[in-house]
Amino acid sequence: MPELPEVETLRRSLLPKLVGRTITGLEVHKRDLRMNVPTRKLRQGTSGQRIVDLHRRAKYLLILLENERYLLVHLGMTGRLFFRQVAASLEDHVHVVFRLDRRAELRFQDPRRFGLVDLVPVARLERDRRFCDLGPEPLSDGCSSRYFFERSRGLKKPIKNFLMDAHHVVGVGNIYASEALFDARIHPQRAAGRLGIQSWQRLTASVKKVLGEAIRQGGTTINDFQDGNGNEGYFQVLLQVYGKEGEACSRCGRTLRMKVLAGRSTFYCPGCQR
DNA sequence: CGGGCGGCCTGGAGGC
DNA sequence: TGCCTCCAGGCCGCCC
Repeated sequence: MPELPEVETLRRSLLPKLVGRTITGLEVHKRDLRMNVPTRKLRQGTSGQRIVDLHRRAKYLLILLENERYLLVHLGMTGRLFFRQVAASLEDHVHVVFRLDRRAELRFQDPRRFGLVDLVPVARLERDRRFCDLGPEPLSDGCSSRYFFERSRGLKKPIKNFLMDAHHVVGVGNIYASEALFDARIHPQRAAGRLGIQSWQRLTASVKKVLGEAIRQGGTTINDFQDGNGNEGYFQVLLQVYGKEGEACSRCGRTLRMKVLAGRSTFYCPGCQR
């Protein structure tokens, strides 16, 4: 469900609640998520551990424990991670519960079970197969128009698919790919390898702008997304093309279109995206 | 190898 | 109201 802005919003919302707390226990109610929950490893590696910090890499939330391990959480499509001050009754589809000190809990809920929970030593993260081939963070300096330009030479795949490929750049999913391409006035089906440096300068700026603004708005809530306190985002109000097939383009007035690319709904303006 | 597609799951929406 | 089909923001593995 969530792309980079949603995971970053989650991280920021949980940071003040979790840092300094100690994990006192673990409940696993259903273990067959995208990857089986490694109950034993989790229990041994987290019990009695204080939470030191919360990081994010791509769409993974990384909860740093004092034993130099990361508690890894991926929300898949419908995952939620939320803080409960008092042990209230269990919601549907809560598969993993971390009990915390001072009668609090961290609950992982995921109806579709595309998410995952795992534990990885910090020193081994860069070698983990889920992380070793990842591209740069889109909001980092390493993610530049020059990098994209060089990286994309010779590639025929549509630029939208390129943006959504984590080998090239992480965190950009279906919603923000469409939005960034609209902002940069680039047609989603243009071959990535045929974008000139000027187009890449616009697109790079648009990716950073759209993701940055989405983070400021607390993410996009279409159906599911909530932060760690149960609050919804506001960026859905600012969407320009996503889910707006048949509506008028805010820039040129033409009717927005939808097309399936690589199996994913893609929204664009046939008037101002070339 | 690059690129496309199906499959993993469940719930909600829309059509009849 | 109920039943059916389709669709969904991610990711991986398989296929050509």
